[in-house]
Amino acid sequence: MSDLTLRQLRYLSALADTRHFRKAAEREGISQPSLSVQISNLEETLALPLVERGRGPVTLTPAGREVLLRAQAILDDVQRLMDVSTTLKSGLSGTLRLGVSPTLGPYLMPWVVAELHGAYPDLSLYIRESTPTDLRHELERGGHDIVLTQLPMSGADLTSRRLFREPLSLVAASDHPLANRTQITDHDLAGQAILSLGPAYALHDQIAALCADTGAELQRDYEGTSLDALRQMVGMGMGATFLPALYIASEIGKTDPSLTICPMKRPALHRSVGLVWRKRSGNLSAFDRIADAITRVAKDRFAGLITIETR
Amino acid sequence: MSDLTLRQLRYLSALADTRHFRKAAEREGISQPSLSVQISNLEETLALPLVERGRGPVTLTPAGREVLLRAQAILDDVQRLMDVSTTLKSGLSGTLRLGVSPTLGPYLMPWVVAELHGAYPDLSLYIRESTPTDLRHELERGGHDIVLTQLPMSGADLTSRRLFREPLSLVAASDHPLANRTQITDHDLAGQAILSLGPAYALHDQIAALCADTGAELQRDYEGTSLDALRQMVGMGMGATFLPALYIASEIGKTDPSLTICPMKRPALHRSVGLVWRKRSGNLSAFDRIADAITRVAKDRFAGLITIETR
DNA sequence: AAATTTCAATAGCTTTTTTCTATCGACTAA
DNA sequence: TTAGTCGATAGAAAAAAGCTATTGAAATTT
Repeated sequence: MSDLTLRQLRYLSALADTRHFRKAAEREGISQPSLSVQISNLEETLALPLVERGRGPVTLTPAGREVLLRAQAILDDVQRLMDVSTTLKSGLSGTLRLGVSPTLGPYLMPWVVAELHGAYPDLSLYIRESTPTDLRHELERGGHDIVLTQLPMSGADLTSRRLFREPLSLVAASDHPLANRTQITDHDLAGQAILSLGPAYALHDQIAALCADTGAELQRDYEGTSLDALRQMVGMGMGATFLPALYIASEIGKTDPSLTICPMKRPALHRSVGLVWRKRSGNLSAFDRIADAITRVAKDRFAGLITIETR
Repeated sequence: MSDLTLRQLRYLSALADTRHFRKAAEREGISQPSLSVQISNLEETLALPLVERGRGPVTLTPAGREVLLRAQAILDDVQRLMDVSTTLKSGLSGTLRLGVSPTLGPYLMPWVVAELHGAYPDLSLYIRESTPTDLRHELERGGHDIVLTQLPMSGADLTSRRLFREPLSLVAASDHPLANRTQITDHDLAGQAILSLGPAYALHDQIAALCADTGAELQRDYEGTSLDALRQMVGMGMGATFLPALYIASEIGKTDPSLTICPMKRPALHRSVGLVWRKRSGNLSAFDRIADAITRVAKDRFAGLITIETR
């Protein structure tokens, strides 16, 4: 005894509509015997008589009606599945699992979510924050579709697109020795205590490199777990740090009296922010459009703060 | 490009569960290439990439997840359809379309519905009243599954089962000449005006036959459209009539002063009540159980009034 | 009553679909 | 480099679905 097939359900539905084997077969574009066979296969599979044969219009048994009802619901769902695939082709519907670094998410995502929601109402976002290291693991494992983070993000089979460059500014407590200088040189940094996020963050590597470069002392014993924690530590005089422009704009602003943003002489320090996804994941155009949306937001909201990458 | 099949959806589901082509194939009891082919057929049908191939566990694309979600819903529905077929085999679930004569329905069905509902909670009833003539047409057309009416109901391909015999009593207005007789003979009926339902009712034929037999005059110009109408006409002195016991018990009782139930000398007049269905309709055991339920009700509620048919 | 028509089932054969085995090519791990 | 894993591909075999032709049963017409 064979399995139940959609074909059988389709034929049953046609038969119920036409109440006539030959007409149903015609409507389905097959011969009458083929339809007869499929209907009796279905009856055999369910071990139930579904139609009363005989002269006059075919009649469904009570069981047949019940089966028909469910069959039509199933066929409708299948039709909807096929319909929705058209929408899915655009790649901007369904659920997109987006991972984002905590150094970006809170300051950028609110705008991005609004933008994407407006532009692609069928797209629902599932957003999770993790450290860049975890983001990379999750991305490779398939737990995220796409990741927004500081670049570079290394990894086999990963592709990235740079979106913008964001200045990093030296921030110190207002009573910090560096806070009063009109311009800070590399030499000024030598020996200074510099705070940083943990090594799971790309920002850490960048700051560490700079410290090695200038002779500043990276405080390995107090690694922040968030930019906010870092700001608190700086405020308490534990050292200076480098904070990204979006964070400063969002959480410190120009008027925080306890913290000072120190002007640097060296060519401005930047970090690159971009989207990363698996090479194989396919929906390139979709991801490009996500990237465009984020770029749009960045341009509209933070035009003066950051440098948009051109493609 | 082929159609979408349940098989493809099943395989997709297995693949999503195992995240591995070979294991999914094993779980489905087929070879790995067969599964590969079916998955790519599905992708081709939907014109969508659904899975990311590559080393490490297979990952669904966002579109793939959306498709999977719907696929699983569909597969669940199919499974439920197969499950329900087990219940449907008993014949006492789903919807049973029951036609009933207006001379029986209001006085019997309330109890029957309660009984059936209690005994077969999965069975829902769709009950419609029509004249026996219409009932027969609808039954033959397939509009009803089963009909409860006065017998006989003729018709090719119809089978019936007698349930009980119900006495018919002569009813007249209390000021009617016949009302005071201690016992009515056939001779007393000669020339009396007798009212009846329309010829669409089996009761009509029976009363008409009795009139021809005894010389009573059937009033063809005032045919009632319901037993209640008939009772009103009798109450207004337009003539006498024969009413079935269940109706009398339900609507007249022993204490209605304006109407008199006249004792007849001739062997008690009865009508037969039973169930009728199409020979081909199959679910014999189901209909037998319906019949049993009605008999049970009749026995419990109207034991003294009627005569239960033994099988 | 016999002949004709209608309708679905059946039989036998053909086409299409599904599956299998075997193998390939890409990649990983030793 | 070698062996092993994984999914895709090729070609043949098996299964399913379809077709034509015919049968059998019932209904209608002659």
